[in-house]
Amino acid sequence: MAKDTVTSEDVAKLANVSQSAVSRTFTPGASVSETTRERVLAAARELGYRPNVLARAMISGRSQLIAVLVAYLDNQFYPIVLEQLSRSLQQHGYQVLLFMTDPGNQDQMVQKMLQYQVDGIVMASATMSSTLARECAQTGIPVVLFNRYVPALPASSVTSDNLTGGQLVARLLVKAGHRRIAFIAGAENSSTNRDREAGFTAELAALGQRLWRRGIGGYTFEGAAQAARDLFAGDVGPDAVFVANDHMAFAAADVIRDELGLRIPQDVSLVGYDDVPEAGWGGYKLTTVKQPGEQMIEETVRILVEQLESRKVVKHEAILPSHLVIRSSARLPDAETLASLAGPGTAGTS
Amino acid sequence: MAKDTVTSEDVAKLANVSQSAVSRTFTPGASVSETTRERVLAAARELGYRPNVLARAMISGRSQLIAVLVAYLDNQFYPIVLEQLSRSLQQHGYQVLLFMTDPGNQDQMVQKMLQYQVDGIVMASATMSSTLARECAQTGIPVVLFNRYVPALPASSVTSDNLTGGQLVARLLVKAGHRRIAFIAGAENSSTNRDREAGFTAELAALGQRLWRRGIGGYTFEGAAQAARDLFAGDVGPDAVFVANDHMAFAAADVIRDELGLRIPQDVSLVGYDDVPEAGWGGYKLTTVKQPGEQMIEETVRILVEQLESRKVVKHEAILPSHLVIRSSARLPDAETLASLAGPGTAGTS
DNA sequence: TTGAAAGCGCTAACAA
DNA sequence: TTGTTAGCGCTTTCAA
Repeated sequence: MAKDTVTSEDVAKLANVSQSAVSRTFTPGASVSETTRERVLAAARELGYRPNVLARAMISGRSQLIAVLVAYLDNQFYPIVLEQLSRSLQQHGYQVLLFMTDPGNQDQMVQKMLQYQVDGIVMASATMSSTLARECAQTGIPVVLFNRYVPALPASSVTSDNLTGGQLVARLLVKAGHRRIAFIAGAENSSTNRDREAGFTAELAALGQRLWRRGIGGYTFEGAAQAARDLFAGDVGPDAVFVANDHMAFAAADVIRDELGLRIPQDVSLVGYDDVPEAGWGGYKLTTVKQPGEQMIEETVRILVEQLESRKVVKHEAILPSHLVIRSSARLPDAETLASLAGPGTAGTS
Repeated sequence: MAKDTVTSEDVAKLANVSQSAVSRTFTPGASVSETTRERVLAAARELGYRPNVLARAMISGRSQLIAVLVAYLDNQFYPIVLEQLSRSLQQHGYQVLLFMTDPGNQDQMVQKMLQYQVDGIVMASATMSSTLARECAQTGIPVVLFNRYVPALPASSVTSDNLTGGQLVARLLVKAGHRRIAFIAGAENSSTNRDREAGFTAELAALGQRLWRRGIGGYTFEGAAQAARDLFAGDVGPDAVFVANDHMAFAAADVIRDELGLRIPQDVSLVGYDDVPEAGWGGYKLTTVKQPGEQMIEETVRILVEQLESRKVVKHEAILPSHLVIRSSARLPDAETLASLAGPGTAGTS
């Protein structure tokens, strides 16, 4: 950034045109004659000119920057989402400005984002205070909560149908004959956990059962491992465990098999949520509920781009369907029930 | 970004000071009296003023943006690196501008980065043409190749000692009595694969053995699975497989156990590289070589920040030590040999 | 289609 | 310590 700085003026001089002509050449849809256009392009190439996006952003008010907030990247669901999101946004001419949130500094973070004049915000695996959301809304920046849902917030949200997902798991487990069904919760204040658990317990109740025991994993690997230990601490343990996401389910599996010496699914059934790649790996073969990550990303980008182009922020709420992915970590009910639970393409993807 | 736009001038007016006074208040280390400072801060708070980083960047020539290029995020090594890198950079006042590279559009990508006036570049799991590297060097932007090493490039690099890592694995396998040792390579043109393989085969030779068979996984899960199948295709398969990274080793493990019905390590020893979290999980308990990710990040940030602050770009080359992590996917040699191979803290971390 | 001119919001000399 | 004055590199009226 030292002395190189080739500006549009340098190009203009070399091409013998006005500086505006250079600007127009690099502005899609501006009116330039083919001749000047070529002259400018030639000069630009010769000098190695690169338009300064920051300068453009200042005047046009569009930075082409999308802030993406993520709380952690160790649960594989999020890296994959981040990769797809980033690629898709790039395709639309936007770049991802990454923010790793700390539980404490959310407010600071949002200030930073706004300072960078980001055109839009995606909040994945991160909570946002209503004050902050309101602040964003005020500045007219579209916000999409990814995999989060907060009715009171003036922000769009894209989620999958966690309620139904939870229900499906309940039905699967009950119909397979389980009678001591436990649940390991994620973060208590997250909408994902709330909905998955609500659907799960509601369906349990509908089928005449109650949750046999409940642990809290907080969506962390270690938290889930401890929760699993606690769940099995008494004389008799659960015969099935539903874990609020795959990442925690792996921890539970390790405890159940390696520490407790129990077999999955012969001694205890295990079901996760998300369908991250590892769930399909041979080490776990986890029966789980698939969140349609790709569709969720597509929807997120659609909402964002639409609002960016129309310059109108409207609250959207997309809830995409999720379905069971049957592998071999949970005992199966009879074929008929199984078929009724099966979503599209439920056949054990690996 | 619509009408909100509270500028420093608005704040100045309200605080009854000059616009420069406002600027100074928000510039660390500028000279402002305590009185004006407070007046400005109060006015700023009242109006909800946020300095425009872009405008600042334009004049100061420092965007506080670091471009991070990554090719994929499905190998857990990279998300974790990205998370730490981002956090560390944030702490130093920089933000990560994320670029997901496609094999084809590397050039475009670098153009984009330069257009955004990034202050520095980190290339992780991505190759860079020498032309591009030179272009960056010319503009005076520090570039750090993370986990890549290209001698000819005018870019710093941070790697771990892959040569020694490969050697350690060879010694472990040979000393454990293996005689049909195979290798599954990553990307042929990557320095990581080259060094790991070079160290491996060199040590094999030193111990009087040759590579029994070789496959190519290209650092992808599916590629590695296929390579594993091919490796075991004949009448007699390998009795040990060294895989160029953990991510591929999991694929190999699945093929070996689930498709071939062999036991690890009783029938075949398996060793990976990286020590990603999943390697410690119960489903794999993978013996592997640990890359010191955290130290590598620290070093990367150190190099970057130092060059940014001194405004002098110098080529640095850091090679950090790696060591074996013994778990249970590979047969063990006698205790004495094992002890000699053991790096610091080799005790099976889980 | 083109050029001149007026800024976008800010920092950084320079005087005062 | 302060205010004044130039711009940073670009887009965008407005005339020509």
